[in-house]
Amino acid sequence: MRARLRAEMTDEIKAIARRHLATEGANLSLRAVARDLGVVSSAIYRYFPSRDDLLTALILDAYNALGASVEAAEGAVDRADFTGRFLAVCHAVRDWALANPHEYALIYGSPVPGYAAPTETVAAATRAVTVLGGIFEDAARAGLLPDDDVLPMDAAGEVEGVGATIAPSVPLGPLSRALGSWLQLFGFVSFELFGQLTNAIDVPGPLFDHQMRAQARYIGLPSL
Amino acid sequence: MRARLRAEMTDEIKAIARRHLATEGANLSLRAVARDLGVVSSAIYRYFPSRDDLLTALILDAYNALGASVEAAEGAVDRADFTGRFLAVCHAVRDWALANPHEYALIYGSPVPGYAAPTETVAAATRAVTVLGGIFEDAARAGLLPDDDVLPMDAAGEVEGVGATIAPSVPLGPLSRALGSWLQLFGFVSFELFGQLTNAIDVPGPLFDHQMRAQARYIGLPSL
DNA sequence: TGTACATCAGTGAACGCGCGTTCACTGATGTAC
DNA sequence: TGTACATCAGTGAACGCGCGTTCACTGATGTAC
Repeated sequence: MRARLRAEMTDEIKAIARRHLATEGANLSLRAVARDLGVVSSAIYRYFPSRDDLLTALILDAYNALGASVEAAEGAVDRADFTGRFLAVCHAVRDWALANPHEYALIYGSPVPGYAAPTETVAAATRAVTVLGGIFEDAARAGLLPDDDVLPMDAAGEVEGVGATIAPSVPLGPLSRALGSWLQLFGFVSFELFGQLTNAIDVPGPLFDHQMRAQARYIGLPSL
Repeated sequence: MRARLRAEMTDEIKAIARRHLATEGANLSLRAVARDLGVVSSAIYRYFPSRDDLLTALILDAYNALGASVEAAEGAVDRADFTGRFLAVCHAVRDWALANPHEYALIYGSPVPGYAAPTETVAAATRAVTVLGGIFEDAARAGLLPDDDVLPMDAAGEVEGVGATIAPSVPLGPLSRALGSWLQLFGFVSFELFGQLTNAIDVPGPLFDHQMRAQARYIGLPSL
């Protein structure tokens, strides 16, 4: 019973803190959270040993929410439809970011000054990109991604290192392009959310879709 | 004389404030700047009417510094070497960002909560991308970028709008890919600076160069 | 089933700090005659 | 060339506010016998 109440309280604190991200960004105020919770500020310390721990919890939750959302979207597509799976991932990222802009900013925006993310967050951060890797791994195993490019040695080593864990069967050419598409995806979403497209692109959705489709083709995925 | 001293003082305030971006990020403290300047905090108000105006000045300076750096790098390359010009722009952006990470974060990171950038900053923000547009405009005028793709109507409209001002002669296919490369460029640099490549890519430089070269080819620029 | 004790959530006061901005002021630097 | 006046940079005190964190405490909830 006490345990359940404790879990509920922890969740509520995080929910309120998430709401506060919108107005204060990453310089989250414990006292403001406590006020909204209707509790004295020192009470928060029963649940989080410090402000940074609360931030860490929010960051972990954000990575996991994005990861879960990407996994669900990709899992719902026919396994043989590689382009569909790729597009599902792209749209899941963008949709989640648009729905949770401040959490997106928390994990993909500028680092919070004076805050060092503990290593646990790194693992959670890989969840989404791991799904991407799985798509290309499957495609490569199906014989779809021939090695078609030769990378300079130092670049090749880095790409190989990335591929080793999430997509070991994918040749470096397509793998390097896949990595590029991941960067472009986040470049697009960050520009859109951080206001860099204002006065340039009014309705980014269709362009996003077109560019991701072009990426799928460029990497070498067959459209159904 | 008074005017010169005034200008020097303004520059010194901005220089100190820039240094403070490193430790405090965008929640810059006027009082801390005044302390470092060896002056009482209210003295700053002789030069900037408020904290937000100082921030605006820093943002403007950052956009202009990046713009100038890109212009200089691109201007030094043989006009006929389109790929070389493109790569010069890409590397100038990354090099400037690596040399001025906190100013980069200020303009391309998460928006400062409670701060609305005035319209003057939007103009300065286009300086760098205008150089990029110029390269493709020249290439198109030289007959190098055939229209090779058909975009969905709504996406086409947006791309056309972007091209109208900075690259009116470039067909939509290559123009859309050029835009994609711009997004990938900033996606790369943001990931690198914001720590998203840690534990994945140790030495990003060579991979960056390879990916940007691949983009040049993909867009349709001839290598010399 | 009832009592004694341990656990722990939340209180309220305090510490020591920082912040942006205003305002009346002093005193040096410039300008006009 | 010298004097009278205006301009303006910088001072110092104050206003009203917010913050993270600690600590001794009360009182309710759970546990063991």
